[in-house]
Amino acid sequence: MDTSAFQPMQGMTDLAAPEIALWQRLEAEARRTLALYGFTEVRTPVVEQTAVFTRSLGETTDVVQKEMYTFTDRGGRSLTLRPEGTAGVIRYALGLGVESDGARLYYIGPMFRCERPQAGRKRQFHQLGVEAFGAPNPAADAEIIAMQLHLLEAWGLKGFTLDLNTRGVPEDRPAVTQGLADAARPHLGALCADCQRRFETNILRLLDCKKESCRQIVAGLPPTTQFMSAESRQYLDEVLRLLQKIGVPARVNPQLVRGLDYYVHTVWEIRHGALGAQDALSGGGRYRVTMGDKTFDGVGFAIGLERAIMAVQKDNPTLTQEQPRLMVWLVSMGAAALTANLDLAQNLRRQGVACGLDLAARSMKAQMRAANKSGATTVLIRGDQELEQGTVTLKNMADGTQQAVPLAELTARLM
RNA sequence: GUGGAUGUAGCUCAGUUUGGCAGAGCACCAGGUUGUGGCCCUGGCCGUCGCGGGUUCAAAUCCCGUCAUCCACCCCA
Repeated sequence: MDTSAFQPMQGMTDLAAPEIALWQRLEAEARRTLALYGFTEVRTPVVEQTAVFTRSLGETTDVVQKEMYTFTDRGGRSLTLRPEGTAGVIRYALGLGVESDGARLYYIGPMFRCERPQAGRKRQFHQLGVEAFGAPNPAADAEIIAMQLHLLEAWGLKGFTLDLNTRGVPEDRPAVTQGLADAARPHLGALCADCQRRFETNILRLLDCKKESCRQIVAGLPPTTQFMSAESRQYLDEVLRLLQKIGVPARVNPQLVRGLDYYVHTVWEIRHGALGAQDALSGGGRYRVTMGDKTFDGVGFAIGLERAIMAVQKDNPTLTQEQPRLMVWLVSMGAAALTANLDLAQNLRRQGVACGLDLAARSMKAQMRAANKSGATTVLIRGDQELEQGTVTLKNMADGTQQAVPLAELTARLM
């Protein structure tokens, strides 16, 4: 077999049975939970004009600079496979006009980032995301965070932690950058090579360096909130107060940084211990994006579904178990019986009885083996004898007992 | 984009050190039962040893390249 000729592109995989059942269960549970909060689904295109992403995420972000699948179509337009979901939803909301204010939308679907794959990271991966549009209001942030925890708990997840921080308002950024630079400059020589680069290019990134030597230095730096306006600090305090009121255990992590430019005020991240080095199960925040002539304020989060699956497999084994299928297997001895069983199977299926049968006219032993493998609880046997008498032989696979049943009584016996 | 590990039957993997007939378990198929599954017994099928090139009398094994997977960095979900 030549496995190299036709296989998915690097970092992309086929999702099928048996794992697909877990995906479907997570999605169904998510739709149920999000509906409780008034969210409705939106399915936006997977491909957008490149500008939809470069404008909203920020030209200098890593996602835009080195991770996007961008190509030129036959009309000479620059298009991009979506690396995240928020930009497309905002592009959709732009068309809603004033109706977009207060809109609550969610999406589930594939995203694309051309990165080196590793544990919990694919080039085509899937996100469930929600967006709640409306003017900044700490109560909205708190409600969305509470909903997110509600959803994770509905999935049976336990081993996660919520870290919260604030980006402040855009006007705070020069002061934050300046303040952080002043505080870090005396330690510049002691930082790792990456951090020395970050000091120039994106100083916030010093805060979440993984190296122990850098973390010790970072721990001694003042929190970024110290350089923010009173308005920004009050917003964070109010979010924290509300979360406490509704029983959400949030802690501020001054080292939490989120990369995209559009974030304002509250940002948060949920980590899970089952995920390996890429331990962010979900990231969220409040954002402000200008598209066309409209500025959108919103708050939302995205959950990496591949990572959610990994976490559920660890935390919630019962959801992971294959659900038993109740099924009847039809065994046919001879061509006439096969024809009759094909017809009977269709009738049973129309009545909601899942059934299967061997179409290859194999030996009875082979058919019984197939029946056993299918997990059918009942086997229905027909040969010349049964056809003549207008009966079927029902065999109980659990205890091996069997008896003849008139065709007319079959449905009642199976239900 | 950088670094490490790996790629042999449908699946999980031995075999690679030291070049010498392509292997095991599971799965699958058939028989052991004229019309009866699981357990057991017997037999059978299954390979471009990821792909391409090189060295050699001889390559799964050594060398070069390439593709893919896993893990980590970077970054993110």
